[in-house]
Parts: sequence; structure tokens; C-alpha cells
Amino acid sequence: MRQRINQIKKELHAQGYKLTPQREATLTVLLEREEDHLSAEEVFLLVKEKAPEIGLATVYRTLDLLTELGIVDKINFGDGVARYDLRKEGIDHFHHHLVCMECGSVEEIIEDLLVDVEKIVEEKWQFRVKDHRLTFHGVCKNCQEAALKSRKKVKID
Amino acid sequence: MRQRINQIKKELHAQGYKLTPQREATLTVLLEREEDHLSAEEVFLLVKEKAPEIGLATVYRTLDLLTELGIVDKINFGDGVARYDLRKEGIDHFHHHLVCMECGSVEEIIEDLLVDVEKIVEEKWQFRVKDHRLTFHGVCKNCQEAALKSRKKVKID
DNA sequence: TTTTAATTTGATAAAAATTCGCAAAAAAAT
DNA sequence: ATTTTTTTGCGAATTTTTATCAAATTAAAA
Ligand SMILES: [Zn+2]
Ligand SMILES: [Zn+2]
Ligand SMILES: [Zn+2]
Ligand SMILES: [Zn+2]
Repeated sequence: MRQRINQIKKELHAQGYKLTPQREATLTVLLEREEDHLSAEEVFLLVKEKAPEIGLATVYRTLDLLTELGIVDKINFGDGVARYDLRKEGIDHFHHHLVCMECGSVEEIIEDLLVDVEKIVEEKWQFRVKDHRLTFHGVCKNCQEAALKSRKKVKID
Repeated sequence: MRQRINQIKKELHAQGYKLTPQREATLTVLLEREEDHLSAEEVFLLVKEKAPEIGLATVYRTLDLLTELGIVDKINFGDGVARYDLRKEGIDHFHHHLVCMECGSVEEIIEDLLVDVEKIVEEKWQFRVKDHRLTFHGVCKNCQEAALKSRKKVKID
């Protein structure tokens, strides 16, 4: 984690920015909650626990900056808030998401399933692909099993 | 177009809703601007030209309703507004988008490029896919050509 | 056709999310 | 030590979306 922050510190310096305590606290939160998909407000509340004097605007600014530098990705799952997602280490594409319509859980697919599709898009549509967003909406494994169980239960009753 | 609206009218009635003049005006705008990706505000302004007495809230409600019924899809390209996209006739999946990072244009890919990918997701992740959102960010054909020309120009200068 | 009930609407207020403006603080450069 | 640049915190302002509610419209019942 220290290592990861240092790496980012370098990237910031390379672009003429500094790693202020506020930025470091924000990064720490993002790293600690890497599995989650936090909104700016949620990041703010978590950062406040470490650095109570921080302002919401600073969090927004930091998240913007990190997005600019490609350290985090901004994504919107359809509930009017932007969520921020740290890029996986050593992975250069934005990973995919599985959003469960029943329980709201968000699962991640790290491996790139779009390599072939992108090739087609580049060739057939003459579009130079730089980035992608792929989200599947459906029913997660848990909820499928739950539905199965409750259906059985109804049959017994 | 009349035909298309009548079809939707039936779908509305099937769910116990009526096709009010306001809803029809909204639908007409969506049909007339099928290529575009309008925000609620933009739809509102266009509908107002036909039905000046309509209120913004009604447009929001209508778009919500149409989304609910699967007649339009709601999507967010990352600029804080939701956009509404009429489903293509006879196509049961949400089409894909190519967003140009230079000029902001949005191109559509109607054919489903995700059939294989979805099969993998269903099998390997045990996730029942109901819907998807796929957006590529990159450089459109036009902007690629423009860049090429201006580069040549620089070389000559 | 009148009466009644249910749905839909427009206007406005309220809420939620994000950005802006600016003076103060911190850091870097001179 | 002084000046310049960057960053911050705060509150106000903006933008987008939702909620409220009485009035209007439409459908159903009598
Ligand atoms: Zn993610
Ligand atoms: Zn689930
Ligand atoms: Zn579209
Ligand atoms: Zn372009």
C-alpha cells in the first residue's frame, strides 16, 4: 500500500502536482476500499475519519485530479451519483462490472473480455478505441440461489 | 411513425397507462430525434415547441415511465446528465455507443457484439445477464482524418 | 348522461449532487 | 526573507432530479 501510494506520488510529481496530506488521505481511503464503488460523498465521510478538517470540495477536486491522471475511473451505474474506482495495478483497461438488479451488489471482472470486440470496432467502424465502459445488469449468483430456494419453499407450503 | 406510436400506445394500455397528449408529444420528439441522445431538459425544450403548456416534471415522469416499460433506455455518458435513447425497433438489446473524446459525437452500433462475451459471463461468473451497457471512448473517423490533415499541414509549414 | 373514482398534469418547492469564488494557508521558488 | 504558485476550506451558487399537491383530465360506474 505504501508502495502503491509512492508510485502515485511519482505520477503526480511527473505532472507537476504534489501529494498533499488531503490527497494522501483520499488515496488511502480508495485503497482501503478498493472493492467498493464509492461516491464522492462516501469518500468524503471516510476521509473525514482520518482528516476531520478536510472539505467536500477538496475531495471532489482530488477525485477529479486522479481521474484526469487515469489513476481512478469515474463511473455511473444509473443511480444519479458518480462513483470512483481505483484502476487495478498493472491493468491498463477499465475493468467490467456486474450489477445485480435484485440486491444491488457490484462484482468486478478484471480480465479484458473486449479484446476481440474492440478489434471489430476499430476495423469496421474506423473508430480508435482508447477506453471502454462495460456493465452487465442482471441477477447475481446469490440472488439466483435465493430465488430457487424460495421457490422450493413455496412448493412445499 | 404513426404506426410506431400506436404500437407503444398498445404497450402502455397493456400496463394500464394511457397515451395522453403530453406523452404522445414526448414520444414524437424522441422519434423525430432518434439519432440523438437527448437529456430530459433537451426533450422538454423540444416538446414545448409542440405543446407549450407542458411542464418539466411531466417530461421527467414520461421518460421514467417509458424507461420502466423498456421503450427507452436511460444512459449516462459521464457529463452529469441522464440521456434517453429510444430502443431500436425489433432489437431487444441496448445498442452500443462510440463516444468521440475530441468532438463529442456519439455513434451507435446496433448489432449486438456481446453475444459471446455474455455467454462467458453467464458461465464463468454464474451471472444471469438481463441487460448491458457498452460504451467505447476514443477518436471518431472524422477526427482521425482531421488530425492527419493538420499534421501534414504542420509538416509543410 | 350525470356521478364517482382513478390517473395525470403543471407549478412550485425541495432535495441531492456538483461546481464556483475567494480569501487564507501551505509549499516552492527566488 | 520575500514573492509566487498551488492547494485548501468554506459557503454560496448551479445544475439536475424528485416530491408535493391542488386542479384538470380521463375512464368507469350508476
Ligand atoms: Zn470496479
Ligand atoms: Zn444479487
Ligand atoms: Zn444510442
Ligand atoms: Zn470526433
